[in-house]
Amino acid sequence: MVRAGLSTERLIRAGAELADEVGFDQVTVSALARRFDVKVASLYSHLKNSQDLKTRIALFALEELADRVSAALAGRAGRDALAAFADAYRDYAREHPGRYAAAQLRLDPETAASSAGVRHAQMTRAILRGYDLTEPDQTHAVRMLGSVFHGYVSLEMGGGFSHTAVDPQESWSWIVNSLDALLRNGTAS
Amino acid sequence: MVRAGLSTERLIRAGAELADEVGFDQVTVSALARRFDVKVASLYSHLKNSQDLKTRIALFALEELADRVSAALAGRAGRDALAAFADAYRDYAREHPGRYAAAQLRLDPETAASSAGVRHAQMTRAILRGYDLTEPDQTHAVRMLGSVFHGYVSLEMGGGFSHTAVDPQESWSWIVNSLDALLRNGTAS
DNA sequence: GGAGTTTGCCTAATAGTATTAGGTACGTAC
DNA sequence: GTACGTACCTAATACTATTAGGCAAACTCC
Repeated sequence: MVRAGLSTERLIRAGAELADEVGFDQVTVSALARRFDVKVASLYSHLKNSQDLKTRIALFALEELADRVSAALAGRAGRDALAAFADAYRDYAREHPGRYAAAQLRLDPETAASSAGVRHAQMTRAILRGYDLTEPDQTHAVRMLGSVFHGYVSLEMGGGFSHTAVDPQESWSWIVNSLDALLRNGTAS
Repeated sequence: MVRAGLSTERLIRAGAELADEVGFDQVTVSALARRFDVKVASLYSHLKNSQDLKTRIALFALEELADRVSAALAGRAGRDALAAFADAYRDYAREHPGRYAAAQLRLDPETAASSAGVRHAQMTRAILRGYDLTEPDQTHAVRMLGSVFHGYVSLEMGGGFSHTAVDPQESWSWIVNSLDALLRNGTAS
């Protein structure tokens, strides 16, 4: 009997691919075992349990997304950086819907604190350095940007924009431009 | 044997309550049967299947939320209407996290078209009548507002704002004010 | 290159959830 | 008071999650 060559690493990668194909909530230990043509119990040497699998896929997706955003931001500032951040974020979700959904998984505080989620927050703050904001406005702005980007991508992926004929790409650009204008023109509080 | 008095109506209401208590994804036919102290199979006279249960809870939540928002909007316009809409939305999610999660369930197009989701879109457009926007900017703005509100609530509920000491309520007000200013000052495209 | 050890994957067993088919008895209506 | 409809049940099947324990392939060390 030839061994399948399982490893936590390979399982997580395959789990991420599976998520993109069938949706993150359809990622199950059983489905993963089928994909490697091994018995379900065999995965438990590499994974603690189903929750562990999902958490690891989430952490993987967070890292991958942070890497992409980081690369997109390199050498940019101001409106350019904002647009690059936004596009990197949205493009990732469109290319990898399952991984994006995984990245939204609620993590327990310690796990979250040591995850790439921290890098996301740092990069958002880095972008805002191109605008003239002091605390607490900067935190408000971080939250607003996160909300818009996540909300838009989430609604778009959920089919929420398919009832209107307006091109989602145009709305996206309009929104990014609006946010840039808003941040440049000073705050509202 | 005393009958439990099940009905689709009661099951959906109980399902919504259950969702708020344990999370929407923990709402299962089994858990609901336990709650009524009947056998699982008994629910299948009132529900097609598990998917049907979830869809009906989602539709219920959409209606309830639309009713709340509608009541909050009555007699208001401009910034007032925007803030009322935003608060009604966020308050509902905080009071009823499970129902709010249910309301995000992806519905198939026909179901969505006959759901209260349509009222949500109409109410958002109604608010924007207080600002001076023409198409396609109005659609862009509808999408932006939906994104910010949904994104913020979703991130806040997911614990995404608990790493910073800034009060989420302050950020929320700041964001609503910013959006009002943005919409009033004309568009960016 | 063989002996001993590690460990990767297996079988088997238990428990929870979803779903369908068919039965029983309660409530109601005449 | 009998007869009907239906509300809820038992029973059976299937899939997922998880743990315990076994066998043999692969590594290691001389």
